[in-house]
Amino acid sequence: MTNKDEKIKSSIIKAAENLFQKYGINKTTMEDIAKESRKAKSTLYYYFKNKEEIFDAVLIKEMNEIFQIVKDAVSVEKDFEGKMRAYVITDLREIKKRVNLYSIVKSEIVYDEHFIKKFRESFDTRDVNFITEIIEYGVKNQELRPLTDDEIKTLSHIILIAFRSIELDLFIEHKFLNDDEKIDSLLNILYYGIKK
Amino acid sequence: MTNKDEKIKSSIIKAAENLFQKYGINKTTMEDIAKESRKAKSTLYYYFKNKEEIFDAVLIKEMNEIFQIVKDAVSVEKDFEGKMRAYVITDLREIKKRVNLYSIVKSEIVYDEHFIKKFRESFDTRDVNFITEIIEYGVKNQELRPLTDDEIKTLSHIILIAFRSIELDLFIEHKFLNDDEKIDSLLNILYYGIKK
DNA sequence: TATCGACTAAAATACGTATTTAGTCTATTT
DNA sequence: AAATAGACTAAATACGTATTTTAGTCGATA
Repeated sequence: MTNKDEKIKSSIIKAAENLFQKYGINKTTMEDIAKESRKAKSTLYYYFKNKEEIFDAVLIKEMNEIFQIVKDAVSVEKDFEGKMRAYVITDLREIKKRVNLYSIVKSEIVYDEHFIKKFRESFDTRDVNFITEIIEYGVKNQELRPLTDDEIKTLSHIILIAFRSIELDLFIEHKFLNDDEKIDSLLNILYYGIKK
Repeated sequence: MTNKDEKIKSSIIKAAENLFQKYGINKTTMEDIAKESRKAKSTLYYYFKNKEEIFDAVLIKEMNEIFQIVKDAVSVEKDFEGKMRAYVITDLREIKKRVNLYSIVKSEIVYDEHFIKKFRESFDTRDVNFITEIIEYGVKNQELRPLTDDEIKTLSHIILIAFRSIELDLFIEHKFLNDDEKIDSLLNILYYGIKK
């Protein structure tokens, strides 16, 4: 039964989540995950191809949770400015939370080429599309001056890049742009730049 | 004589520069640098504290050269828009050149925490200040709407972050925003956002 | 089909040794 | 004294091998 399958899968993910938060990826063995989820180690391979796939599942789960929370916060707002502010503030807040929860994992992956590339590839497209939607909403709503599809595409990329790098700063060290005042300033510049 | 000192120092730097470009940091030994600059290995330590200081000197030299070229290109332009465009395009072009020259060094350091941190710290302040100058010029010149010191500071940070991340994309893989059209688009958004 | 225990192969770790290389110290030259 | 070099030391790297750990497989079984 696929439903039961999914339940066990997510119980394994939950177990791994706990262990990764406590001990990081490297010090968490498949044996550990097996014990925590009360299965034999070999059983884990019935549900997941390998350890990396389990980690990916944990990461995807967290990212999906963030995305859902951000989406909800954005949908509540009724204008472009509100939506954009909700997007940025909610996303940063949720990322911050996870960075604290996964501090060991963070130190294992921030400077790991493989993970960084995978991380970027998996989520960039989805996030760019989401930002595109917000901008298109603003244009349709006559809040923003008319923009060509190409302009919107470029703009979405730029906004994503800008926020990704703010997140990176947040990852590497708590440098600047972590307070709401500065986010407001950033949004202000953006808004009056593309306003009708 | 300090003048002669500087000459020998820069001849050592020049030698190291060549070797780093050919073989990278790790495969270039102090012995190699000594031979190339026709000194005994121990003599190098009369001029530099250690190998890292030699590498730093090479990096600083390259960065200063870029900064000078960018500064010159910017000073030629007579308005904010031109200065800003000159800044971005020249900086990216010069960085690209160096990335090709130092491709081995690049692969040794892109994912090295220590170097990345040092790199950021050394040059961020200077570059932020330079961007600040350009913005202040635009305000004084009545091209930009009046901005508070705090707004200018934040704005400079944001612009630097945005361009640093574009450079990073350029480092990691040639993704997007490497053609002039997109840079124009970015500058356009920025400009009409802070225009008077 | 879902689970497990036993198994294997591969990877990580440990360790002793040899070699290379960074960095120091002292003597000597200019 | 300022600058250089050669001899020296200590630290890092490389290497071979033995040992252990851990990821991942397989066949049995309920």
